[in-house]
Amino acid sequence: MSRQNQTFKAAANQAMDLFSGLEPGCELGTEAELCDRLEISRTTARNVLSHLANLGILEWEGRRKVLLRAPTVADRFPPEDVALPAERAEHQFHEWILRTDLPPNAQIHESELARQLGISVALVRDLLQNFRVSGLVEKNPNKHWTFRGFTRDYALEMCDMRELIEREAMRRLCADPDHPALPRMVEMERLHINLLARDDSAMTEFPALDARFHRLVCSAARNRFYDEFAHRISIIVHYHYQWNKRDETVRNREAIREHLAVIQAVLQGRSDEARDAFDQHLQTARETLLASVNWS
Amino acid sequence: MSRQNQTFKAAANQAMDLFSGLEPGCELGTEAELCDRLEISRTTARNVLSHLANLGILEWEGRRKVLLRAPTVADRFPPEDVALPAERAEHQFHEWILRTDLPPNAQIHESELARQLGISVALVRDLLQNFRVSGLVEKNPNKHWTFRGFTRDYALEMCDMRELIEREAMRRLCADPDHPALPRMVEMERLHINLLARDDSAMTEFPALDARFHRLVCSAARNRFYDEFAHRISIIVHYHYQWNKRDETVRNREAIREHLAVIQAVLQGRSDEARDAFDQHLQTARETLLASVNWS
DNA sequence: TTACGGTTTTTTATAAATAAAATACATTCC
DNA sequence: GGAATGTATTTTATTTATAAAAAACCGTAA
Repeated sequence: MSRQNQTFKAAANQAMDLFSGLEPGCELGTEAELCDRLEISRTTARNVLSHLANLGILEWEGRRKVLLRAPTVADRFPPEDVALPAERAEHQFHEWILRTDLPPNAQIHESELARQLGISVALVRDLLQNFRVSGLVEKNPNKHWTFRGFTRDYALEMCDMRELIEREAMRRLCADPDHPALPRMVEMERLHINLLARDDSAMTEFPALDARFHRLVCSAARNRFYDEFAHRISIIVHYHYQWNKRDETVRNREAIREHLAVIQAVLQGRSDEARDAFDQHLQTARETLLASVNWS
Repeated sequence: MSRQNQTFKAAANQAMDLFSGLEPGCELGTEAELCDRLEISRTTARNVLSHLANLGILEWEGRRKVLLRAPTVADRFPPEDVALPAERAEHQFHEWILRTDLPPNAQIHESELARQLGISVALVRDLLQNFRVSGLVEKNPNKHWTFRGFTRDYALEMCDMRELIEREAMRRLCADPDHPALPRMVEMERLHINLLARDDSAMTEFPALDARFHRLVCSAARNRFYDEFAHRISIIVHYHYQWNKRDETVRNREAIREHLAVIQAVLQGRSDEARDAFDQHLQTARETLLASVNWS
C-alpha cells in the first residue's frame, strides 16, 4: 500500500488551523511561505492548497490565493489518519512489550508479532532492533528474538547506570552558577508547584513530568550519550509507573516534593544540599522501581 | 535476489573442517549431532550432507553416512561467499563513514549510499539507524541523514562518558578480591607482555588488544548498559587508531605499559594504585584521541 | 518405544516494487 | 532580473515477494 499521505493530511489540518484565524476574502501568502510555516516541501504545500481549493475553502489560481470561508471541523482529517504508521506502531509495540507480562526468555517471533499488532514484519524488525539498545530483548541470528525479562537484575543495572549519569549531570549543573539549564529549572519549579496544588486525580500527569525532570537534569551535562540514555530510560520508567498502583498518589506526591527540594536548592545555589536531595530522590526512585519487579 | 545460502556455505566449509580430521571409510554421526556441532538447523545440515555426497566426499543413504575421501581446498566455498551481506555491509559502512573525511553537517542520502556501497537501501537504512546510537549521525524525518561530525565536542563527550563508566567499573573490579573477571585479567597480562616483547611491526595488533582490555574492564561492572557503550566506543576508537599515524608505535608501546601497570596492580590487589594507574591511562587515551581531531 | 530420518509448514533475511514527499530544474510574470 | 510558479526528477516510507533457514510434524526402523 506504500504511503498513506500522513504528511499531507497533518499539513492540511495545520493549514486549516492557520487559516481559521484569518478573515474570509483576504489574500494568502506565497507557496514558499506556507512551506516554512508547516515545515513541509512545496510538493506537499501545493497538494494542501489544491485540496483546500477543492473543499471550497479557498480559491487558487497562479499566484492569487483567496480565502473563501473559515474551515470547519468536518473539513479536517481525523487524528487517527495523521499519525505515521511508524509512530503508531512504536506506541503499540511499547504497550505490548512493557505491559504484557512476558516471562523472561520468552520467544518473540517477528511474523507472529506483526500479525498480532497488524503491522508489517519489516516494521516489527525495525522496532525490535531499535529496542535492543534498551537491553530487554536480544536477537538469535537466523532465529527468533528473546525477551530477557524485566528482572531484578535488569532494574538494578538500569538504576546503577542512571545514578552514575544523573549524579554527574547534577554535579555539573551545580558547578556552574550561569548554567544554561537554569531557566528551564525555573519553569520546572512552577510545573511542580502547580501539580502539587491539584487533587489526586491530577497525579496521572506525574509520570510525564518526572520524565521531563530527569531529562532536564541529564541535559545539564550537555553530552549526547547522557541524553540518549535518559530517553531510553524514560520509556521504560513511563510504563513502569503503571505496574504498581498501590499507594500511587502518595508516592507521586512524595516524589514531587523531592523534586522540588532539588530544584529549589539548585536555583538558590545551595550545591551540597541539591546533591544530597538528589541522591535522596534517586534512592527513593530505586526503591519504588525495585518494589514493582517480580521476585522470580 | 533474496538470500544466497551463506549459512549453508559456511556450514559446508565447517563440516569439511570437521571431516578432514577423520579417516576415510569411517561412519559419521547422526544429523542431529551435526546440527549441534555446527549450530544450524536440520534443514541446513541435510543440505550440507547432500552437497558433500554430490561432491563424492561421502556416501549417504538413510542413517548410513560413510566418509569416502578427505575434502580438498577445491571443495570449499570461497570466503567471500560465506560472509553474510549484513556483516559485509556493516564493515563497508564503517569504513566509509569513519574513514572518508566527511565534513560536519554533510548530507547522507540512503539511496546514494546504497548505490555507492552496492547494497540495498533497506540495508543502508538499518545500518544508519543502528549507527545513530553512536551519536555521529541523525535523521531528518522525510529527508536525508546528517553527519554530525567527528568534532572536538564529540570526542570530549565520548571521553567523558567513557571515563565515567570505566572508572566505576574499575572501582567495582578492585572492590572484590574474588571478582570473576580476574582470571581473564591474568590472560590479558600475558597477551600484553607478549605483544610488548615483539617488534614494531607487531604494533598493528594493538588496537584490537586495546579494545579487548577496555571491554574487559567494562564487563567487570556486570551491567549490560556499560557493555553496550563499550562496544559502540570500541568501533569508533578502532578506526580512530588509523587517523593519526604520527609516533604511532611509540604511543602504542606506552599504552601497553600503562595497561600492564593497571593489570598488575589489580592482580596484586593494590586497589588504590590500580585506580590511579587507570586514571593516568584514561588521561593519556583522551589526549591521544583529541590530538587526532580536526580543530575546525 | 524411542530416537532418527523424511516431509511439510513457518519464519527469517534480503531485495524489489510502489506511492508520497522532497528536491532540482524550467518557466513565467512582475 | 529575480522571485514565484509550473514541471520533472530523485529520494524516502511502506508494503509485498521470494528463497533460505528453522521448526514442527509424522512415519519408520533399530
